[in-house]
Amino acid sequence: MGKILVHGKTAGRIVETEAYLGVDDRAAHAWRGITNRTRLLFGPPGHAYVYFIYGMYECLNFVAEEEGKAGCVLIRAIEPVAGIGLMWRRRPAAKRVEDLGSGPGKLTLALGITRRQNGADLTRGSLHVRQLLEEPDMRIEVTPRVGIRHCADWPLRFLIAGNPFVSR
DNA sequence: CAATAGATCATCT
DNA sequence: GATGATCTATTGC
Repeated sequence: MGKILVHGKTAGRIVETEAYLGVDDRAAHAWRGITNRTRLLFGPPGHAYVYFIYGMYECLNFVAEEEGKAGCVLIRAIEPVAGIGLMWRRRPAAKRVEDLGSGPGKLTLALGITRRQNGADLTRGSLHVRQLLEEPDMRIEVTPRVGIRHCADWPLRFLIAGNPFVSR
């Protein structure tokens, strides 16, 4: 949370995330164990897991657990920081700056992230995360996750309190 | 404002 | 063959 997600000429501050656990979390893709799609989730941390959903959208996750153990973080919203003109072109439906990246499907569009980035190493390369030298103060709010059926009450959604760029 | 339908396909049963 | 970690446009109040 609060870190800068960079892809090419565009960048945004991560303001909302959700945690997906491993085989004990029925809402997680890794729940059923290793399949072609979920293999990455059981691999080393610090890599991107990008999946296609609802026949239309792609969602970006960071693999977050040590190798052999599944667990990841879904990036749910970003606050645009750089390359905002390009983001507008990639998100013609957006009416306000707040709409550019305020949802998991929106931010991948705004940042130009697709399944091509699946498996990308987030510590180097055109898709990576940066730490600000001085992080502004923020309070992190915790709520249940959005849009799932199983484990719907687990408090695993995190957002920066009061930030206008979180999803609706 | 809230509720809802439709778009559309990879993945797993 | 059904489902889904979503978004948008449209409807109705």
